[in-house]
Amino acid sequence: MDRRQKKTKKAIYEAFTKLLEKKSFSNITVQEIIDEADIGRSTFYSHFETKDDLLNDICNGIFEHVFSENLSKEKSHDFSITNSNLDNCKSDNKHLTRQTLRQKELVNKITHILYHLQDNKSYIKPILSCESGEIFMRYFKEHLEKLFKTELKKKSLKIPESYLLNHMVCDFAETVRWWMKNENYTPEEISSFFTATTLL
Amino acid sequence: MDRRQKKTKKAIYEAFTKLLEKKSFSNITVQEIIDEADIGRSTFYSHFETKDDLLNDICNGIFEHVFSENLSKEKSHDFSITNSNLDNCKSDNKHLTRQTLRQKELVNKITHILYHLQDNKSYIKPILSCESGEIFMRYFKEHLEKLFKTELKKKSLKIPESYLLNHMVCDFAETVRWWMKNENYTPEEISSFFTATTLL
DNA sequence: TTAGTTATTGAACATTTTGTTCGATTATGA
DNA sequence: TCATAATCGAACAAAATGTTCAATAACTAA
Repeated sequence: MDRRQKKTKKAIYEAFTKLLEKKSFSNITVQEIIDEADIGRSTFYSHFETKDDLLNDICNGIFEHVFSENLSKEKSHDFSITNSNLDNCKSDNKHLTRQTLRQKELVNKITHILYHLQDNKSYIKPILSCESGEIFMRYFKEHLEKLFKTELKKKSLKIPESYLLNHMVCDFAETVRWWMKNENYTPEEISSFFTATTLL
Repeated sequence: MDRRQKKTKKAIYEAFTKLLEKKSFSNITVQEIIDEADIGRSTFYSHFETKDDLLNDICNGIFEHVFSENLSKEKSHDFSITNSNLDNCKSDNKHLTRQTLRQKELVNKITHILYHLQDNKSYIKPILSCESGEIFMRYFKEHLEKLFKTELKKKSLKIPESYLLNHMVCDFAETVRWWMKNENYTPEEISSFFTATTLL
């Protein structure tokens, strides 16, 4: 990608999130983004059709990163440690062991996602603070549905599967939203809050 | 209130929710609402300052109704039946009994709220379908916080109270959102889904 | 370095939306 | 019936949107 394009996009992203810290999404005008980013009017429109388009682009970018599959090679956390804990599991019941393994795997995935979200906090926090949060959450939940729907088999039959899936997805999404507002917790802590109230 | 004012407000509300069924909140213009409601331009602006103001007014109206305290005298449901079930509780432990009573009371409150939400479904459903849902959910959660924060004392100390409150509030709010999308369930059923996954 | 390609710029423009004003008209309710 | 209050709608200024285009600047590959 052309260096100029990258510069421009970055300027727009940063102008946009900076404005989101001051005012809500619907009250921000394209002109304000242009002024804050210090770019030409037609330049903005050559990159994005509308303000909504810009928001969608940012969300896509974030989730492409957050849900990326190359887990291990990350600077921010090392899963080899967490994974090695798996070896310490003792259980006489093969079935239970398999469940525990699956659980652990899921918790690992969740923690991994939390690390990635932490990396993007400066973008995510302002987006979540107003109506734009709705769009962000929609994207987020779409990804989470894929993640959780496999985990759903063993649950109670008295409750519709669709309800349970929505329950897990929204719980995790809202956990993250809470986290972004309330600082001071590590991904592992957040992960433990979530599993304690929802998963097990 | 003047009959003309009531008529105008109703026309605006209905025009607005009708438009919300076709397009998202941010894409609806004041002019469209005016045209759909078939009123004069200045009439709209004599009632509401902005489109956002209108949405807030609708939300306020809904929640004033939904969280109203005169529980029993409702046509749509009768709590005397549900309450009488309370008498059948048998328990040797006084403490447990008190907890169960409180639980039952809360479940009753929740079911009551669900009935009221059902009454307003025609307004709520379109609002929840797009960005305007964010504003609706914000109002909803504010009310729910008051309701749930008293219920929080007995919970685990390893998890922040703020997290647990947010957890309960969001769970219920998202349960309602799911309900509005997925039809065909009674308030009692929804209430049981919620208590099964979150409350107990 | 050069030559060809591509991105940025900003002014100019048409269009749409917003929000206000005000005098004329109509409905209300006491 | 009559004073009061709400509605109407045209006309207006201001702001935002989205497009066009020719000049300029930055990039890439040879």
